[in-house]
Amino acid sequence: MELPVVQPVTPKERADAVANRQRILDAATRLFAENGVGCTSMDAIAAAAGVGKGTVFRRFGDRASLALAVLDASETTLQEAMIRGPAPLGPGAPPRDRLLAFGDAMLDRLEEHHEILLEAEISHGSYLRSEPHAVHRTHTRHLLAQLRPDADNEYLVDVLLAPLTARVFTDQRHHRGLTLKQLKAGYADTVCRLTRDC
Amino acid sequence: MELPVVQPVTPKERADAVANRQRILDAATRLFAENGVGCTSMDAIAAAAGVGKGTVFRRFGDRASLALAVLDASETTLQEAMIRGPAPLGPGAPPRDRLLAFGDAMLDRLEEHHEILLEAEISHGSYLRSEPHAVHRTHTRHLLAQLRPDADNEYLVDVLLAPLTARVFTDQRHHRGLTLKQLKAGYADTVCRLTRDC
DNA sequence: AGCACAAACGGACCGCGGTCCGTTAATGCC
DNA sequence: GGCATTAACGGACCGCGGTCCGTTTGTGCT
Repeated sequence: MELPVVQPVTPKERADAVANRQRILDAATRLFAENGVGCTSMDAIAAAAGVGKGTVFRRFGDRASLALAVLDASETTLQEAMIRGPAPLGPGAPPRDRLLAFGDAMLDRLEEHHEILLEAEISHGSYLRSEPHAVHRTHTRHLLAQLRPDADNEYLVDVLLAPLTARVFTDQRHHRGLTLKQLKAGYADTVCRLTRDC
Repeated sequence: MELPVVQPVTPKERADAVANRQRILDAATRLFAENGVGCTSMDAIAAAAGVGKGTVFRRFGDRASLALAVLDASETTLQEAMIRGPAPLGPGAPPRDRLLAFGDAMLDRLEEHHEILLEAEISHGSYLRSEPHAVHRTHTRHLLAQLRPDADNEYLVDVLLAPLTARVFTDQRHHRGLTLKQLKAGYADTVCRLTRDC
């Protein structure tokens, strides 16, 4: 009688593959910062990382995913703070305060990484279905559910997340010259208006 | 002494240029409908129109602008209705009703032309600075100014326009399966919540 | 160590959006 | 109609994102 076969959950990535992923990420981070995201081609990243172009695409799929991967550490930090960090961003504060803190954190993140985040949104397929965005969506829906437990908050989530996209942010902040402070105040006002009856 | 030179305001477009523009628009409209926007290359449009590729780009600049040009008649109709048409979309109705009617009209338009509108948003540079979007922005700001004459409504305009973009619409309607009715109800609810104190 | 296998590699290749520039032909003037 | 001017044309060309496939190399087994 055979023992049940335990599926190797992680087929274990080869050592050179791991090393190459890191070299690509480092190269991308550096070139994005040095020359601007828009002026950095995938070939340039591959060359700077010392790998073939095929390797870049095998590791990251496409340009948008590479951009997201570059920001992965930052994204993880944010999610960690949202889920387990100190109030008001983390648990413990009233839901509305947490929504406001979330908006603040997102806008700070956009202020710092708008170029790369915009690239991730623009480059390919709907950014709205990326894993990070899904987490933000779940988080926002969760907080709204506490404020309005009996309502259908699905559309409201969209309304609250749309102004936190890089597209909208870049237009407001860099084409129309609004300040970060104004955006935070505007977002806070919006949250309060939309949840006034709770 | 010389007479002041009067600049010929419209350098008058050559007849063949006018004809080619129309043939390109017709070809694009047909191919978009027949094969889908995403499967229609600029070369294909040029070939179908019987002109060189250079002509397509000289007339329309880039792919996004061509997409907008294809919808120009529809956009003009909408703007006409907003500015001079019957209430509640046109003048005469209370501002909130006009906002709701505007959302309805925009969502109907998205329902009909989402593919082409998405192309226009995605293809190049910020759609948020296109001429049609600027008109929608002015219109919304104008209506909000009637509801809240003493407030700074700039951010509110962004919040109200973001859910009416093709990006958001496509995600809601086609990836997440919401109905047009739900979107209209959600938008109406949002407008009412955001302008409740007026 | 030697081997067999699959994972990973890398660069030639493709199609597309967009540009450039030598050629063509519509227009306005005589 | 003939001519000069110049807008308009069109397709070769470019760079980029993304794919494909023949080759290399790390890995686990013996």
